[in-house]
Amino acid sequence: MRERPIPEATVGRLPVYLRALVEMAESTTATVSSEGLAEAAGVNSAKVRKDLSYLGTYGTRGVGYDVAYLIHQIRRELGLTQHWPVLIAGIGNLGHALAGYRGFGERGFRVAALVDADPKVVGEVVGGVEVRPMDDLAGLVHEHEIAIGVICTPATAAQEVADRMTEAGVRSILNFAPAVLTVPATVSLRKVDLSIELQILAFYEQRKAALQAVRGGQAVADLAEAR
Amino acid sequence: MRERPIPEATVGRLPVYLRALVEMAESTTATVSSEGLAEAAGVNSAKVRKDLSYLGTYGTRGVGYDVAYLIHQIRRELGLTQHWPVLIAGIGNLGHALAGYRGFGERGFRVAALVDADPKVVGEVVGGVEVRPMDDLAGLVHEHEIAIGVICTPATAAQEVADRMTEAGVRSILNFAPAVLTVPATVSLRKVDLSIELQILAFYEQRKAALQAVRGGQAVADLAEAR
DNA sequence: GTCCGTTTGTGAATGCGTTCACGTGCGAAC
DNA sequence: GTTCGCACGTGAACGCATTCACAAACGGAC
Repeated sequence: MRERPIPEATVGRLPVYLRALVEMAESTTATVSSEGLAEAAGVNSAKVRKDLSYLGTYGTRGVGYDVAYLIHQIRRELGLTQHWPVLIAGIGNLGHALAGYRGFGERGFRVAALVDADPKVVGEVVGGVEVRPMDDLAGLVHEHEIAIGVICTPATAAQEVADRMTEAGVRSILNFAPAVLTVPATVSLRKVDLSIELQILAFYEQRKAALQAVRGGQAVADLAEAR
Repeated sequence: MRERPIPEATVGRLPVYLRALVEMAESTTATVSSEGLAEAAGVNSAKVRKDLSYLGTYGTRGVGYDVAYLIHQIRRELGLTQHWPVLIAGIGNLGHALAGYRGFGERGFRVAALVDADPKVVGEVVGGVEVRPMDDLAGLVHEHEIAIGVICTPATAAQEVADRMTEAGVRSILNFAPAVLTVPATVSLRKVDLSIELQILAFYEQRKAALQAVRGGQAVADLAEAR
């Protein structure tokens, strides 16, 4: 059962489990059942058990999982036992926010370098790190042995920044710019688009409104059903 | 074929198509094939065709899709023909960034109200909107007829803010706080966790490193295969 | 009006992820 | 040492999403 590849969907939930487990460890919870973890993570217990079974056989039947041990195993699997230096490109509103985000440091990530194309921003110190010009990108990547880059530039600049990053040896990119990026197959790319999330909400919101309208029109029929 | 429910996965891609189409419309592209749109959106053409087929039969065989008309149809389906007032709770680093994010306005969302629990932040004006105390939340929701709320508070405050929002009548919530929220079934909830994305990248990054190590160890075997 | 190249729309096949349901094994109690 | 109840681990069933592959249909050329 070891050495199965871990499904993408599971990888996406491991950080959620980890967060819940760390909270449990901070209170005085030594052991947790799949049911308990499921509730804390907002999923169902079968999913928890199947997800964790990909990591190995870490539970004890009749008891549950040892919280501290499971934290360790998930950290190890996610590669959070080492510290990852991160470079952020584009220090606008969002870049500022990310550079100062405490959640990164708590989870093994360190904002090691900041770059921006705008001379007015260069030189500013954010979260204890000085913003450097875009041309320093490759040098910074080598100097700090950076494997992960974050793009917070405007959409128009995003592809060029991604190219610079991959050329400099960055192997994983997190893209916040609203643009489709092309990178070599060896580079991992994930994207977060803030406005897309809102648009998805708007879709379901509108649908709910439409449903209400239909229901309103059918009020008489509904009443006839006496419910 | 009309009135099929639109799959969730498709809803998630419609904003991407929309963005690509708007860019095309700004240049002088009147018509686009599924192949062309697929490239611009970073997916394959079969997916584009199937996705668009859920909206209706808007393409022309042998020609493709009319860009302007398709933009209109996707906007209509996503509910972007109307303007959505949005409330943001928690005006820290990230809240600031979102309040000033231009991408929202461009896509039919208007930051109508800001609230924060910290008296030091209350009164500040961000993006032309004054930050109000948390107790004004319900009043602001009614005043501006707000259906969509965004949570950027620390994790500890997130559930209480979500409760206030739902009580006030907010029907969709976008949660940036690293916490699992519970809301009534009638309320839509989506979440974005910035550090989770990085953790997923770290997982694949570590796996790549491990693979490299294995490959290195198997160098002789690989050479024997003469590839 | 007919033919031809192109591109859509969509059933069918495939693959992935979730859920179910139950055998298995462990700890605790006595 | 034996019994009992609990919770894990997992094969099987199910459902959703993606991909394939092709018939249908449109525009343009002549």
